[in-house]
Order: sequence, then C-alpha cells, then structure tokens
Amino acid sequence: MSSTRTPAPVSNFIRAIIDADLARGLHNRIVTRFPPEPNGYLHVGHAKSICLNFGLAEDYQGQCNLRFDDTNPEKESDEYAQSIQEDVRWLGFQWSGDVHWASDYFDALYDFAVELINKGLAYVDDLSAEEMREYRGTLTQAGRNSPYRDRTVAENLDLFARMKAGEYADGAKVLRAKIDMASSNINMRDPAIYRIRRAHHIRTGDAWCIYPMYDYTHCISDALEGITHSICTLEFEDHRPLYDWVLDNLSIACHPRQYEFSRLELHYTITSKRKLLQLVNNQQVSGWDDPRMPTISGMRRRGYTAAGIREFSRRIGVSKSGNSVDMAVMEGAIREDLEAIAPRVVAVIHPLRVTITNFEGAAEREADFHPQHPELGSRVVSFGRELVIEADDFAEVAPPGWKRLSLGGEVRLRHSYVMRCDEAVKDEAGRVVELRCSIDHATLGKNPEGRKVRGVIHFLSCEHALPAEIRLYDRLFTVPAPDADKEVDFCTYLNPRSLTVVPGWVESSVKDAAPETRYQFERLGYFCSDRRDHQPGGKLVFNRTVTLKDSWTKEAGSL
RNA sequence: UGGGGAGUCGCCAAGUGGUAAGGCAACGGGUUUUGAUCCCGUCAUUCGUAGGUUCGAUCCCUACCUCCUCAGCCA
Repeated sequence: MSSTRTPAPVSNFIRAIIDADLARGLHNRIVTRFPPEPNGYLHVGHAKSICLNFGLAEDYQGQCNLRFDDTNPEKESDEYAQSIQEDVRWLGFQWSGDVHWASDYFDALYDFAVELINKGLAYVDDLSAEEMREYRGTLTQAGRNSPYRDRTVAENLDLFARMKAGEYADGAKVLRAKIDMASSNINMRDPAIYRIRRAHHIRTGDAWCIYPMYDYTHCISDALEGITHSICTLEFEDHRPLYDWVLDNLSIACHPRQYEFSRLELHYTITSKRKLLQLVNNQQVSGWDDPRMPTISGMRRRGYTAAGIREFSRRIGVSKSGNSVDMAVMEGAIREDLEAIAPRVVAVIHPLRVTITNFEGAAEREADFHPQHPELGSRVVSFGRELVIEADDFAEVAPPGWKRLSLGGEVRLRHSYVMRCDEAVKDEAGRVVELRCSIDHATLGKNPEGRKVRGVIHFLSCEHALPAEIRLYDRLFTVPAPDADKEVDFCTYLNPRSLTVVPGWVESSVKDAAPETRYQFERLGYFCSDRRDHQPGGKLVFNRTVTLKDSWTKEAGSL
C-alpha cells in the first residue's frame, strides 16, 4: 500500500537524448536494461538506477530488461540473484519477459570471439598477468606490443579452441582484442576479453572453463537484446570506445548507445558493495537487511516504502555532476508517503507513570486512525486512573516556549481530557518517578471554559497498554562522508548509537498487526513492525522508520 | 605531468544567445486535540575564475583554477 500519485518526470540529459532519438526516428520505442552482477545485495544506488531504467521504459512505453551480468562465477551466487529479483519487484517494477543472463549468450559470445580472431582483431596471449601489466604502460607512457601479438589467425583459432577445451591452466593464456597498445585510453590497449577460470558457475555449472570479460560481454548482450539506450555510471565513460569498437567490428546489426550518469552519494552512508559486505561479515550490522543498511532490503525492513524510494529517486534527478545528497531528501520523500498512508496510533517509549486522582473506573472514546483520511477507520482509546505519558513531555519547571506538561500546568491528553499536574513524586535521588494529576471532567471532546490549553500530549492507559520492543535507529555513521578519506578506515566513523532498543508500550489496536505494518506513533515518528521478529498477537517489535519533523527539539536546542 | 568527465542557492537540479524553473533544507506567518500534516510568504542582480565575440553570454571562443575518474586475467 502506497500513495499512488505520480508526479511529472523531471527533465534530464538522458531524456533529452531519448526525445531527440525518437523525434528523428532512430527508434520507434526504447529498450533499456538493469544489469546487476549477482554478487551482493542491491543498495540505494542501485535503486536510483532501477528507477531510471525501468522508469524511462514506463514513461516512454518501451521495455526494460533485467539482465544478470554473470561473467565472473567466483563472486556470484543464486542467493544474490534471488534477492535482486525480489528487490526490483518490491520497488514496484516488472522486467520485460524472462530474466536475461549474460550466460545465456556464452555460445554466441564464443562465436563472436572466433569472428574477431578471423578478422585478425583478437589474439591469444601467453603473457602472465604481471607481464601484461608491465607491457600495458602507464597513464603517461604508451604500452608495448606483446610478443604473441602477431600470431597467425590459424594459430589463434587453434589456441582459443584449446583454451575452451580445457588444455591450459587457469591464467595461462587470455584472448585479447587487438586494438592499440599506444592508445591514450588504457582500456583500448589490447584488453583481455576471455580468461581461463575453472570455477563453478551458478547457471552453466562446469560447462565452461573460459569466461568472457565485462567489456566484451556487455555491449554484445545489449545488442543481442536490442537495447537502445545502455545507461551506466560515470566510471564506464572510458569504456565507451571499447563498447563501440567491439560492436563496430562484429557482424551485429544492432548498435546500442551507452550513456553515463553520476552515481548516487548519500550523506552519512556508504554504497560500496565491498564495504557493505565488510559490515555484514564483521557483524557490525545484523545482516544485509539490517534496518540501518542502505540496501533495498534494509530500507524495506526499516519501513521505507517503495513509493517513497521512487519519489526520492525522482527528486534527486539524473546528471553527470558529482553529488552527495542530503539524507533529508530521502527522509522527506519517505515521510511524504507515510504521512498519507500510515494509521495514527499511540505508543509510549520512555514511560512516566501518572495517577489521575479524581477519576475512578474506565472510559472509552473513539478516535480516527488518520485525521485526514476517515476511510482508514477508527479504534477505541481507553482512559483509566493509571496512565503512562512520555517522560519528555513533563518538565517540573517549564522552559521558555514549553507547550507540554509542567508542575501546576495543564495539557490536553490526546483524544481525551484536559489534565493538570498537581504533584511530582520523586525518588531518593530526586528523579521524578510519578505524577499525580487531575482531569477536568468537562473537557472531553470540548475546550475548557475561560482558559486556553495549548499543548497536547499522548498517553496510554496502563490497564490497556501492550508491551512492545521498540528499535530506534539513527544514522549508521557519524560523519557525512565516511569513506571520503582513503587514509581512514570508514569503520572508525560507525555511530555507536545507531541502534537503541527500548521496552515501550503500544495501544491495544496494534496487537494483531502483521509484520511490515506501518504506523505513525503520534508525536514520535513512523514505525514499522519488523519483518523478521515481530509476532502478531505475541512479541511486538517495531522499528522506527523515521522521526516526525520536530521544530520543538530544534527550538529547544538553540535556546 | 596522458586520456576521459564535471563545475548553476546550504544539498540536489532544470535551463538557454534575450536577461536564472523546481525540490529538499532554512527562515517568517496562519490553521490545528500530533510542536506533525496543511496553507501562505521569504530565500542566486547571479551561473568556478579571467579575458574575448555580441546590442545582449550562465549559454559561443580563449586561457586558467578546482574536483572526479582510468594502469583487474572484477563489474
């Protein structure tokens, strides 16, 4: 369940290109693709790419493929492939037709390599990896030709066939494109396009011992699928000439165009798969779907909505400039969606006991789940002699601007009476442990006469409240750019207070909430019952998705 | 110091030879039995810097500065 409103797409350079291509009749319809390698869980950066590629296909009534770039069996697993599909679907997108795999094209890829060899554009090289590095030259110095560069076509054909047949050890030989060892673009200095690697592949098993490289595979996969716009991140800009070289030299009619946009950086988070994996392996977090993780599954478990993430993606736009987006943009997008859809209920996280001295028995009152959406229904709010309120809502002496409860002061109990605090009971240490208050019986559903009560606080009747585990999440890192400094380990910036678990109380209407049910706990924030640990009717576990905007804390902080 | 990119408000981001959209944040004010939401208003004489072309430049030209990126048999 999410808000359905779909704002107009934001103009960006890729849409401009597509508009122009369509206008001059280069394509009738566009075909994009989202091409992850199944070597990890998807994160918020991938969400941007997913929203871009699938979103473009939707807007232009084209299609978007999901294609796994599974050319490096050593790093890939089916668990990852499954999670990626689940994440894409959860985000609200459906790929065109079946899932595609680069490994579907292994035979075709092999044949194309033979074509390159026949054209004298590829050769088998016996140089070791270290030797190849030496021969490659540097950023400022041209490389040198490999001594094996001039093998005949026949010899190359034979050698490549024998590579495939498993006659050589891993790493003994590679197939290289014959381009230009003096190119100022290092990617063009005879890049390796096939390597020998005896590893079990998640789909082809042990059928192959040679695997094609990314640069060679990606462009051909795109062409074979009729992709019109192949969109990737900026670090592949230097690879575009190679992308084009491969397609220009092969007998494939289709030649997709590659466009690059800048990857997402989000304040206070990291989006490096390697580093996220490190957090998981070192148990700094509970797993890939820990609610503090910027993974799609983590954000989901935290309570972020798919519509909210899509809206975030729309708001940040697409460009080629370096960027680092404020968390506030994400939180704003999530809040906007939750504001519209989340039922309001009451929870008390840091309880302070209140006894109502002039009340006996019990009382009930009906209250809507949402102030603007009565169609969400209502529930019963119980009142009694023993209550709990939020400890933060009481101050013996009201600071300037205070609208909550103070000794001798009055406050409105949400959906209930106006209450005055008559006495604060303290323990030996001088801490307030209980309040003795009285209510104005004439204020249920109406304002008191002759005076104005400004503040409203929430409360729970002790008799009716249910215990719940409340998980309060804060940012995972203490600095905006944890991995900016290459000299400092990003883990040193881990926020020790990123998770606080507190025993709290919730109103009885949430008792049977299914896992992954979202609420607004009034005045506290948006919360979501935990996907894994929450048990309807049993142990209740809620994750704080995001706080409400809070102008009081800000004001108080600046006093 | 080679190649490839990028520099427009605190953070994103449109835009174009004709006089700077929008969002987020921020700041004022109104409504409110959530200090939420909602509503109203304010927020770049200026587009990395310096020159030049032009009636006119953020947009064209030149030079410079800053940042990012590339030397895997990873993707």
